[in-house]
Amino acid sequence: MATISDVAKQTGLSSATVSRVINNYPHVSEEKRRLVHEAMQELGYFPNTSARNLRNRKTNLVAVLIPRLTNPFFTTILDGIEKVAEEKGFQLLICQTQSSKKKELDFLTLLKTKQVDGVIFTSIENDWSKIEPYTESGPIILCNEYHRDATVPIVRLDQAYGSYLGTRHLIERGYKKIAFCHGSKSGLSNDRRKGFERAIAEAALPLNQEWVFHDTYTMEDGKKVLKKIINLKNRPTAIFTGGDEVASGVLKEAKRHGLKVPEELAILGFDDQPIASLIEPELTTIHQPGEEIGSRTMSVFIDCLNGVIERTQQSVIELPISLVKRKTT
Amino acid sequence: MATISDVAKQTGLSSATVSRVINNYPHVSEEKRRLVHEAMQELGYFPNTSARNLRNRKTNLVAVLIPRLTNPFFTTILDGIEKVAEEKGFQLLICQTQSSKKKELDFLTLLKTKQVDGVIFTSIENDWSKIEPYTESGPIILCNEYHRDATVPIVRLDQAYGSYLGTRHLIERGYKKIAFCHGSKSGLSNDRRKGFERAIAEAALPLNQEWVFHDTYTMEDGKKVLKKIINLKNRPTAIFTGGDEVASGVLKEAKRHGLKVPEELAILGFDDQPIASLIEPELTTIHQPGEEIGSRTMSVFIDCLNGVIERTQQSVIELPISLVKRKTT
DNA sequence: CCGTTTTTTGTAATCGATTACATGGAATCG
DNA sequence: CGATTCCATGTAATCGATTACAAAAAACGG
Repeated sequence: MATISDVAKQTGLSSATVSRVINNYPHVSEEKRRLVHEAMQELGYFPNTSARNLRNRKTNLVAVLIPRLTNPFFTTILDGIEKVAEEKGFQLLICQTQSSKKKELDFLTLLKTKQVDGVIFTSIENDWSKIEPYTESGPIILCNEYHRDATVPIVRLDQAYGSYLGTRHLIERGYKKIAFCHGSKSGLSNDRRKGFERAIAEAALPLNQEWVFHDTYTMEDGKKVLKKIINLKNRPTAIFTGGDEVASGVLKEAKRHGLKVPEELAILGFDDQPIASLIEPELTTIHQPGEEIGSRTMSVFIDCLNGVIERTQQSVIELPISLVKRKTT
Repeated sequence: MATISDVAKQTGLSSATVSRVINNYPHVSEEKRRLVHEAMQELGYFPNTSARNLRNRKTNLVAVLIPRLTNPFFTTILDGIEKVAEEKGFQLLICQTQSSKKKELDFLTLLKTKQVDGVIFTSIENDWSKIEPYTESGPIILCNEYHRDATVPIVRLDQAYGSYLGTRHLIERGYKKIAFCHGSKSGLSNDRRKGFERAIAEAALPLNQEWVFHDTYTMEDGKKVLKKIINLKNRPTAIFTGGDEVASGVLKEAKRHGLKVPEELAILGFDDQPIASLIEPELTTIHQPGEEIGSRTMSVFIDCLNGVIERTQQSVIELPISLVKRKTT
């Protein structure tokens, strides 16, 4: 492989001048500029990225932590991040955490070793106290996540408001016995529960603990939930699932049991994934602007790098969330 | 940031010895080893990746070219690639090509600039002659793609056999008027057409050009196809779509028009994506082992790096493809 | 035309690691 | 005990760029 000094030799110039040409610096005569370009062409020269990175102390690489690549909601976010990244000359490093605390921390050493300029979390597993020490090594942004004590920029949706909106909708439709599914008891899922509870409380409706289901994430979990519901003496008439996948599991199993949706059971999703409009009846759900939250996050990231935004103190950007009325409510 | 010479200074040793400790070389006394580890801890030292990459002439980075991150089939492949990569200590760089020839070529300069050790194509847009010059700079692997003249390892599925299998199935079920959708007229899509035509020819069935649809990729395209079918005097009784998304579009629109599936129109997908078992009736489709093809590809990639496999001549690994019978045929 | 400023180019240090080669000391062997 | 081998460590070159500083050449001003 040709190096910069090969080009220098070929042209009879110094590598400094060649470097100036490569980086489009002023104060290089047109003649030499042309000469250098010719030589580069001829030798098939490309600047070595590692050498540049070393010297420039940056890599134009961003680590994106994502729980699972096969989760459509996260790939939508990723897509949003990627579009801005590519536009601004950044590359993305995929870091699939599989929701493991250990992997999440492991990926953070990418920051310490200067392999990446910064990190974007699209979900977060560890306590903030574990993450915080890494903030000194480069920008960290939370995307679609919220931690009360986080000392970094946050781009998020008002989850609580989203579920409040959804629950209100159910109430307005006349449903009074409303079940609720949620994932973990922290973060997003917790916010959703709060919004749900607020709407329920405002309407002075009963909140039966039999109607609350934990650790629901997948379609399979949704099916299980419905099976439990079937066996209750006092069945709910509507269910707010934590996500579209769970919702579709509930729906599928409901149909299998001959339960009419929404007449006998209304179902409300969360996310507005493509499947929401594919299944039948089409799913009423809370729309999360996945791509937009991704692209905003990447913009914030770049602002941090450029010092436009303070990177070690909390700031929150909140994007609107909305209800998409379809056929299951 | 602490560097290796800070650690050397702190311990009173040379940076050579520190490097030996970092890289677990023999011939370092236990005492110094401990000393170095302590100093590293104390100084919060992490080796600088760019410096290492420069010196070692490798990055442990692989560029993965993928048309769209939001296409579930490709993210499944990506997931397979990622799992092996992480196991073997490689990181993945996301390169979303948006099916653009230009972007595809742009990403290849990552190889020239030594930013990545190699490239995996999960789809390919340019002619092989455009790609070939890059093979000298590092391993390139084709994943789920095939180019007759490609001079690199290929991991693929026998698409022609898959569609042959599917078409045979339709024929065995008694369908005689079979429509066919395909994307572009090159590559994968072309192979699928060949298998389809072979099965049709073997059964001596008619191949009506009115029943062949081009450039179908999305759900929307599927809907359009069905609208066209509706308006035909001589309607097909079955349709082999190029993919599950197209199939689900066809299905959805068929139901909207009151067409009974599969009684009045049988539908066969391709891919076996999660949606295939979500929609109703559940979709009969050709199963492509996405994750496996990804993981095999990454293994082949590593074999190339280690010189176990010749990287500049064609070799083909073919994975099995199978029919999943569900309810639409 | 001479002094000053600006443009063009080069020299050499630097980024932070790895490693070939050299060296001194300890262990081994006949 | 002297020759040989092995172990532990250091010195300095190297990977391939960028850039501070210096110097030569050109342009400018009066």
